[in-house]
Amino acid sequence: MRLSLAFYERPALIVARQLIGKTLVHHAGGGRRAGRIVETEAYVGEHDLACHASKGRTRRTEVLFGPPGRAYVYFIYGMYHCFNVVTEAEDVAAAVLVRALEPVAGIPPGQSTDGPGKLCRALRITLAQNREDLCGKRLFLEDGPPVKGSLVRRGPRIGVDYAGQWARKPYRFWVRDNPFVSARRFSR
DNA sequence: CTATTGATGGTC
DNA sequence: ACCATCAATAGG
Repeated sequence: MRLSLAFYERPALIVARQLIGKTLVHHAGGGRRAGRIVETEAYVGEHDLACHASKGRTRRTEVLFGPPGRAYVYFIYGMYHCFNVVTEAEDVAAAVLVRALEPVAGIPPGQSTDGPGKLCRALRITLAQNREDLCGKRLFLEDGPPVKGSLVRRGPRIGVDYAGQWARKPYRFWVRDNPFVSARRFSR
């Protein structure tokens, strides 16, 4: 069952935790590509120095300030894309980065999904999907069996050392011992 | 196993 | 100039 607007219209930390175990689905090029979410990170608002919205309202971050349930896709390091879900009410610029998937459908064997750049490549998510409505038919999330709390671990976000004390907050969630989680050395 | 570096382009 | 990444490489 597809997740509805009400799911996204909550604090990013709640959505990040609840997204663990859900399935991300993208219909592209005539194929259905899907993966089970096993790692996420919350970016909680303008005051969060690791959140892109802390730079203010720009063309790139505008979507974060918009309504929840939209995709925020950005291009990074000249060659990768990262996929986020916009959360919270309009004008609250929070989002959840999806960092790793367990392949479910339409992903060739051997293609990795253990990292935000890699999962976008595998699901064919690019800037063309930026701002896409996740309650639509092309790109959306589906419910799945709940993942027990004892199986979900929490720790600091990856790659945000520039954000001072915000870099150390435990805003990253992952499934314990799951082989598809990124940054294995930080994921036990 | 850890540490370092280069690829490559949108954004401000 | 900076960057919410990744793969390749060198070294212990």
